[in-house]
Amino acid sequence: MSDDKIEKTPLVKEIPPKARDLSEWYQAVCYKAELVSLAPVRGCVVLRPYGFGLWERLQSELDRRFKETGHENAYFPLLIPESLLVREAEHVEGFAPEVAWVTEGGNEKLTERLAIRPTSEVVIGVMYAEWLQSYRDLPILINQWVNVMRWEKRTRPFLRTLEFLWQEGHTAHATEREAAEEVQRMLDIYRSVAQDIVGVPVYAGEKSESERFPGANHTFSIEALMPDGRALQAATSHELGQNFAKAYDIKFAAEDQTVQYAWTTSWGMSWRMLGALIMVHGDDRGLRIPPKMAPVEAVIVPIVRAGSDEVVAAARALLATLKGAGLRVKLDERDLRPGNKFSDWEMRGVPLRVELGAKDIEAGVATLVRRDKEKGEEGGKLVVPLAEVAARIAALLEDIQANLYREARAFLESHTLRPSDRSEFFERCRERAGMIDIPWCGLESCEAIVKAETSATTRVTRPLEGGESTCVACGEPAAMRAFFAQSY
RNA sequence: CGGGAUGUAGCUCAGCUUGGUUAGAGCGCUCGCCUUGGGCGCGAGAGGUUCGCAGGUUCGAAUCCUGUCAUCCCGACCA
Repeated sequence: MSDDKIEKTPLVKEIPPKARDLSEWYQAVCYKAELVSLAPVRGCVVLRPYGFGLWERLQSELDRRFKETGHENAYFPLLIPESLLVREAEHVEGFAPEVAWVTEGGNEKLTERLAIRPTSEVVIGVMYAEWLQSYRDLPILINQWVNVMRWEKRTRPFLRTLEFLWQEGHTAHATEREAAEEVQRMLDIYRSVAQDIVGVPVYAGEKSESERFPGANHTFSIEALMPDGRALQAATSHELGQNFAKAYDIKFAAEDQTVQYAWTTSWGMSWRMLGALIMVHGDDRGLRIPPKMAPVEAVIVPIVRAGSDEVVAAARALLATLKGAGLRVKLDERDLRPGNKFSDWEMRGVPLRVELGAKDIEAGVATLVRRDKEKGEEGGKLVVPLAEVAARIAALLEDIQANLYREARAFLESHTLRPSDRSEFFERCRERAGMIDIPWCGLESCEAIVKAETSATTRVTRPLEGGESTCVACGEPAAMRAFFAQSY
């Protein structure tokens, strides 16, 4: 059959072209690849096994790094008494519109409302106050893997749902400097997991005042760029100063015999990161999962002929070999035609397909097909001696990981623009051209004007590079560089 | 929360304007045959407690009216 015919066949009929409507494509992929299902509750999703597999990959990569940097996991309650929540004024005010409340228990009205945690600074802070006595108790380095709830107006799978999964780290330190270092350390971990594991290139930096976490002195984040030119905040890390310490009485006896308030931090990454993975890497055939994130790194599809068990036997033997080599492999023995299986696993984004048929066995080979390459693309399909399959797969997975990142990086870079005059800047912001990088004054009023006229806001800021003198948006003296973009 | 749209089989949808016998199609699913190197090989079959839910109009409602819930798009909001 000709390549021409293959081109014209709809590859995955359930999924519309990505470029036509990203939102429609995104939802189709989320549902058809069985990552999530809509739940019978408004704005909530069920994370299905395959989606949970992605989450587990992310979890294990992050968790390992948290442990390596001295953090321990713990668990704090879901409910927060209102009287505790209101103690940090800025914090409550910031979260008020998104908090869900429990007002009844059993058949009785509660005397005090209980907030379902939108984040846990409060409960954790209260406990830290109880546990912390001496500078010898510091630092406190705790993380928890939990669900949180925020009553959002508009929801989308992974990107924004009422209930979502995340991890939140909460630490307390003796000095501002240590707390600041912690915040940067965790931001670095987020950046490296996003880029090296999830394959999503990001810009890291500090949030502007208006984008800051309620109750924080400094908020840092990593920001990724989606194919439609909107930015996605993928993780945050906050310096909370002594704000929460003062509100919740987190203090200790210092070495110099004075009583001091601790310096606290918090940092989090949610399953939203998976939304970025889906949008950044996916194509018209569905998901493309970077190998390090893939619940299944390679799938073996046996090409079975009638009355021949030897192909099945060989496939099973290969499965055992590959598993033995430490690979996450699956053998697809479903009673479907091979083409069907091909498209199915492609839609699910499995990085490598191993085809094994009678001809291969006779020749002592297996056929490997990469998900990151187009059909017919150079290097997309390889015939490899059976004895070398495990080694070749390992190498190919690395190459696929690098290739997906390279593609995403090229997109980010080609969509990072540096307009030099005001009208061009506004135009680029309006048309969602990408990350619009300018010298910026840092003034809230300037940001508000840009937002009102273009819906773009600052994503992250960083120090000036030298040489810039004025803000491209308003002409005031430049104080920093900032990426502007419309965001999710 | 404002503006717009949509809810009929597991999925995608037709039927609704001009109410009226047993509510349809394709895909999927099940069973058999075929035997599988890129998706629609052949045949048979099941599946809607009756059209999101609740009221109303009517002799009669998937179809008209009201309300409600949910989803999608645009906007506002969004640690």
